[in-house]
Parts: sequence; structure tokens; C-alpha cells
Amino acid sequence: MCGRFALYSDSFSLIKRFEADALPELCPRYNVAPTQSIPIVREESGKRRFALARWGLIPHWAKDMDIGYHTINARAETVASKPAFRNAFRYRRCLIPADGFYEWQVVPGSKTKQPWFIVLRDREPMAFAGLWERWRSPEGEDLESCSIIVTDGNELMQPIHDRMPVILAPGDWDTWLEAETKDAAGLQGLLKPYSAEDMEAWRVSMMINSPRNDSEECLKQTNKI
DNA sequence: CCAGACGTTGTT
DNA sequence: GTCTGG
DNA sequence: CCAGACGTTGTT
DNA sequence: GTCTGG
Repeated sequence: MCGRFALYSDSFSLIKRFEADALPELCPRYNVAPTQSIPIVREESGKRRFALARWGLIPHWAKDMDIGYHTINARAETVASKPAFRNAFRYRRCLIPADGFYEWQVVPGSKTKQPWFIVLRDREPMAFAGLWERWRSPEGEDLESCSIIVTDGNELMQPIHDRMPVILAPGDWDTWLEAETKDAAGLQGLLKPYSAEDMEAWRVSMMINSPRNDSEECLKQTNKI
């Protein structure tokens, strides 16, 4: 599962890393929560462009936004066939940039969960496999929204949580973003747990629990168990 | 045929 | 919009 | 994902 | 318990 992440890299680094333009003005974020507006990368006429989308995908047929509370993640195993996601999987795939993400570990005998922060060992921003949609509200306003695809946790994640976001290696970005895809099975094949050896995790304080806390302190390692 | 769901996680 | 359940 | 609210009327 | 806000 992936219900909170961080995105604090500066614009220059993000543009360089994702080779995309039109990055909106961003401030560093250490505690991004569902329903917030987040940057996505998609391909428009062969070029990568940034855009903002509300986190929590609202299918075009939804009559209100409520479903968005339950579509912050899409299961890799079923994303190709579920009514809420299959059209987006076929036609509207995107990358969702993050410097790291948070997961909450259930600790036996403890009433509270232990939050962890997970990054790539090389500290580069990662790309979650994402989907986006455009929804027209009853008032006639268009809203773009998105979802992060999740899969089984790898060996690093397993002790922490059984699910993790799908992270795509740079070499797979073009394949994922390509509008014309003859090979749906090939896309499905990209939705695997990322290599655990290339990731790193540490405990962080309960401060992360409240989405109101959005400072660099959220990343600080703690020994609390 | 029409009505109603369409989602994830975690917990029960 | 499209599929499933009744 | 977690935290925090969850209600009405009337008055300031 | 469940929904909304962040």
C-alpha cells in the first residue's frame, strides 16, 4: 500500500531526472497525503510533460468524488480488468515522482503502528507506476485525478508491510508511458516489486501520522519501536 | 429487463 | 460507461 | 495513509 | 462506526 510519500527534490533535478517539461511551481513536500494535488508525468504527442492531479482516481462515470477516497491505490494484479481502472490502464498511464514513501508497520503487542520511510539507495527520485483520469463534475468542471499502482512487498518491505508501490526503473519509463501499446502483457510485466537491494528503509517518528506535519523533520530517523 | 456497483486496506 | 445480480 | 469530526439554534 | 480533511 502507499498512502503517504515525500517529494522534496528541486525543480531542476526533477526536470532532469524525468526529462519532462511544464513542471508547475512546487514547494518541497515531506508528507504528501491522499486527495492532495500531486505532480504526475505523462506523455503528450511523444513528449513527457508534468501535470498536477488529485491523488485518488475518479473514473469518468463517477457521479460524485466519493470513490476517490478508495482509489488512491490500484492493485497490480487486477488493474487491467477492474472497471474503475482498466480504461486508465489502457490509455492513461503516468509516472508519479517521489523521493520516498511511508509505510506503517503493525508491531505485535503495540497499540500504535511504527512508521517507516523508504528511499532508493542512490537517493534519486523514484517513479511510481500511476494512472490518471479526467472527470467532469455535475457543475461542469473538469478534474484530473490519479492512482498509484501497488504490488506485493519485496524482501525489504516484507517485515514492514505486505504491499508496496510499483516503482519503475528509468529504462521502463518509455514503455510504460507509450500511448500506443500493443502489448498489454508487457505492461503487466512491469508491475513487479522493485529490487530490494536498491532500496533502504528507516524508522521515523509518529510525527508523520498527522498530515498537518510537513517538515523535513518527518524524514528523521528514530529508534523508537 | 432495470438497479446498483464500480476501490483498497485492515479487521472481524 | 459497462458489468453483474436479481 | 492517519487524524479528527460526527449536531442544532441562536447569538456574538 | 464511518466519513471527511489533510
